[in-house]
Amino acid sequence: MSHTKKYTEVALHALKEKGYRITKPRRLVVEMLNTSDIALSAYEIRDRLEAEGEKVDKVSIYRILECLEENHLIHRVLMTGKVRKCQLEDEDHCHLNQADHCHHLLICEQCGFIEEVHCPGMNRIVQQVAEDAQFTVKSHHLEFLGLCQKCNSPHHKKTAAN
Amino acid sequence: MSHTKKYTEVALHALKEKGYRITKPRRLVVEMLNTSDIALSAYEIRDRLEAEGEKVDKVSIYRILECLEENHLIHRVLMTGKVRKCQLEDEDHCHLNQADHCHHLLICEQCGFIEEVHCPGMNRIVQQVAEDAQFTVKSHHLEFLGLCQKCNSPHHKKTAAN
DNA sequence: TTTGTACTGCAATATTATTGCAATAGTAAA
DNA sequence: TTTACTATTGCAATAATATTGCAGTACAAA
Ligand SMILES: [Mn+2]
Ligand SMILES: [Mn+2]
Ligand SMILES: [Zn+2]
Ligand SMILES: [Zn+2]
Repeated sequence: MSHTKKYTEVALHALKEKGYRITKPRRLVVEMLNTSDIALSAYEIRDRLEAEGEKVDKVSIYRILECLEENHLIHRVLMTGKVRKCQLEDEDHCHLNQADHCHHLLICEQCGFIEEVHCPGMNRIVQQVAEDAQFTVKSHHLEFLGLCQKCNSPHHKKTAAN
Repeated sequence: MSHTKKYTEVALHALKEKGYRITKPRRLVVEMLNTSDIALSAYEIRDRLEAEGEKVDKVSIYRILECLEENHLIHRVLMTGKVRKCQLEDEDHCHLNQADHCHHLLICEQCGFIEEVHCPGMNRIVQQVAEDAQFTVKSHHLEFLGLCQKCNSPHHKKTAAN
């Protein structure tokens, strides 16, 4: 849940250790995320800072978020976003007549090829997680990023996706 | 991988069964997705159709995708999109000094609260999936959507997220 | 303090998504 | 077939999100 106040310092210090500078905009963004109970978009961060009388340009916020993400200090929340890349459901394990609509995708970061897979162990994980966290799970989404068989083979040259 | 040509008809027929009309724009979008090896954005679909001499307005494409998604005929690919909602890494299982940066999130669709969880069984699933599909997994991202303990309780009134 | 440069802010532009409303075209019934 | 109903589309306007180049600023080390 809520982070300790010191966590801002821990995060900023982690950046400094890696050679980054501790700047006022970076401090403000980390503090803002540290304070918030919910995930925030770049513009939400900017607006909230502005409401506190602090002005940080949106471009800077984008660059700061990128930096924080690269250094594993923040993560993105995907399911609640709105940009969409769509694909037909897999014909084989077609969802048409199923009650559960699970989406487990293997995504090749090289050629963009996407394969839908079954994850037999997921049901158990869902139940476990729900029980541990007292959380009612309505749906889930799992994606793997990596290299498909083709792109993995050493003799395969780069593809211009599709 | 590639879908059969008839799959377009199967999908459109499934819509009709539910009372939707089979229109030319809907047919074109489904055919386009059916043809493509990779996931496409709304604008990519429009541009590709236009290159084939077919004109479908972007707004229509958005509405068609929404319809297809609601009826489980397509799914979204999330990891390759760019809209971002960000959150600080959890302080407890902090990623700072870890080699693996897993992101397993419980997201409350009511209040927006997000909890990061460990999924002990995931490693096995990753290995299994990678082996079955001959896929090199570099990272993965798992999200659960549902209700947190608070929002789940009957006496809890709706929250205006944060 | 001084100095090098990492970083920020601004301006311009690109990409992605939504809303209201009038016109169109699928569908079922006549 | 034709008619009539209305689901669906297209257009126009606007909102929301993201990226690029460059000049100026401020952080951090000497
Ligand atoms: Mn699916
Ligand atoms: Mn995480
Ligand atoms: Zn590939
Ligand atoms: Zn909640």
